[in-house]
Amino acid sequence: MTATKVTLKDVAARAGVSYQTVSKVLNGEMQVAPETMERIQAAVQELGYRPNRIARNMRAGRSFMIGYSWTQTEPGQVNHILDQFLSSMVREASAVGYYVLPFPFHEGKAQVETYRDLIKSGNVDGFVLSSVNYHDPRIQFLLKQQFPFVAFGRSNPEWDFAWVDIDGAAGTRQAVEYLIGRGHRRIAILAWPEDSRVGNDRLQGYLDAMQAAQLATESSYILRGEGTFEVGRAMTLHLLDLPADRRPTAIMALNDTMAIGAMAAARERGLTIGTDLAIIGFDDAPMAQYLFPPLSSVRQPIAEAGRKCVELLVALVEGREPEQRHVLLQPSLIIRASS
Amino acid sequence: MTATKVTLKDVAARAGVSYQTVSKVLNGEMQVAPETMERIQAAVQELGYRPNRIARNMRAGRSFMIGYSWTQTEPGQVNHILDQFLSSMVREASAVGYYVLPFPFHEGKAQVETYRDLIKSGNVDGFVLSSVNYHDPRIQFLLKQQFPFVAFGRSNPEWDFAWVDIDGAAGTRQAVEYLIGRGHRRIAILAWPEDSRVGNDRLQGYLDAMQAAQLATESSYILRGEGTFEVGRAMTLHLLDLPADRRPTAIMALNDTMAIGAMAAARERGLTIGTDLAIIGFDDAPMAQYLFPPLSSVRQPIAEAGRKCVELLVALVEGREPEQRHVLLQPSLIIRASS
DNA sequence: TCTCTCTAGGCGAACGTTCGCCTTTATCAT
DNA sequence: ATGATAAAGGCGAACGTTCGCCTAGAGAGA
Repeated sequence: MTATKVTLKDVAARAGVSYQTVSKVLNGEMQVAPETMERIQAAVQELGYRPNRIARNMRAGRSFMIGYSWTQTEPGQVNHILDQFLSSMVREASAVGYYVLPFPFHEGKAQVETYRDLIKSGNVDGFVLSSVNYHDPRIQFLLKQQFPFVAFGRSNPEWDFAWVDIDGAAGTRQAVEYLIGRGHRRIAILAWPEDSRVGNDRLQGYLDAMQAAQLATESSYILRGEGTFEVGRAMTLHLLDLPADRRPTAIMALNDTMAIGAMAAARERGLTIGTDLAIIGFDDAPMAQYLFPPLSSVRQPIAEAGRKCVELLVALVEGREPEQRHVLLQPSLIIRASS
Repeated sequence: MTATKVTLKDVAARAGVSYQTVSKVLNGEMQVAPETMERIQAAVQELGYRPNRIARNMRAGRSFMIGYSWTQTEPGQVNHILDQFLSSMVREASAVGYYVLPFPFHEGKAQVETYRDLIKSGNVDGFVLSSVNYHDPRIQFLLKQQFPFVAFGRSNPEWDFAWVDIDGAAGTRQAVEYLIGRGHRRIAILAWPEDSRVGNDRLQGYLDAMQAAQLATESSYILRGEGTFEVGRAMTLHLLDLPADRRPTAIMALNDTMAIGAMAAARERGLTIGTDLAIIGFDDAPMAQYLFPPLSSVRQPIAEAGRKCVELLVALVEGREPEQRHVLLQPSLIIRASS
């Protein structure tokens, strides 16, 4: 109830013991007489004592903080991931006595410097990395520093580090298998540039599904480009301009934004989406269900990924051997009217 | 370069001075001989010294942390705000030597307890509040505790506290004025329940614009309900079932999700959106531009709001009198094909 | 009765800073 | 020559914990 800071000494004075004793009792590291226990607990209650976290961290020599940074999306793009991912990390961290520390994202060389500063200043005990790609300089740096981290996403296969990822290949495979099951044979895919690890992963699922069904994977059905609305639209227009017997009847897009571009293109060509042309996206953005027609999409277990990242990282930080250093989560296909 | 922690003492030993001197020199609180200065700087460089933030905070008696918590949206809803708001807070905070500490959101009584714990444990120096409404218990609590905070959003007018808000009334007014300018006379509004401070604010802009144009504000044109797709759709179906001479020609929705519901309803009734029925949303969700047709909407300066919140809060925390305790930011109308 | 053990709790130290005050030496005006 | 002043830097203390070790007294076994 008091406005000023309540410390162990205040509690001790009121309970008539030394402050170190209060500390030990509260941390369950000491046996005391029942009446002493009661006096201490009463004092804690009456004064509203809470241990000072800074002093505790100071003594412990670490911060109980998990550093996290994310690339802010350009205006017009969505980051529907952040809410779920961050919320679940914060909850999980809090449950095991940690906090998540968001720090500003810097491009280029400054990025690794930011990580170095956070380490050297003792600001964080570990990192969770997002937007991981091949040759990620942060991973190289943290591996060299032997500083605990967990990546949300895989990188170079030859690097050994803990990661959590979503099985993008399985997601696409599932979607393409569904299309094949619906009778589609000419299935195109709107993919990403070759330097995208996530894009290649998702693309692989397409290739696998096509091959398993003994369908040729024509290169003219595999289009690569940036994952934007405009690119998705342009690619689809291109596909729809193919001769009628070669025009795809279904399009798989590696994200919803491209899928929406594809929908726009189909509409421009007067096609009925879902009937004349099936479209499936990836990410299951919240808006997907409200589009016209509602967009089929692959949904990722983002919250689960956040939880796992923290679980793994805390194990690493505390020197425990985690049961598994690699967690691959399965996405699920959400079928709506667009396919 | 060393893996172990580098402290002031290490730097001091290498530079041949006392560690307190190093501290003062680095903080610019002391004049030393140029050569001493050089030795110190060289030692700092070579050892890669960074001041330990925990120890510094310990000494300062505060955490240089800003507490922030947000209500996680239900699955299917979007929080396109979070990315921008949090990013801009983190950047601004970092620029003035603070960090943002996200903590788990709890409903009910536990919510205020969470805030109390964070204060008593010295975890934060101040709070930024989101999702503020009338009678917000957090505001009551923090006012009573006299603990620094800034609310993103207004609450009861009789309470005196620092806030940053977006002028929702101005946003709606602008949109409705636009509709009136386009010749619309029968303009309906999809509003929120009366206990929503934000909803009432935005609604007021509609009433103002209608009144200024000497248009009657029929109660049958003012519909209130939860801001979901389904509610927006149902309300619009209801409006479209009015007799032809009373059917609205334009609909203003207090958020984009309802506006999208309205678009769905219009489509169901075979109306061409933008021509037969004008629709304007609020929030300018990232997807709005990709809808068919692209949705007109009111865009809020979220990043600016985040910056201002931190700026104000830091002033309060450091006992400076901020220039203005209330910041009202102007949204802007984005016209697209739906209106 | 003596020693041994157990219980209940005290005490000093340390984590890495910053802050206030003190000391030493050189400089300068008188 | 002398006292005052400024420059350069040292030193002890404190922030609030936790940790390891110590001690006083009580009870028990020989």
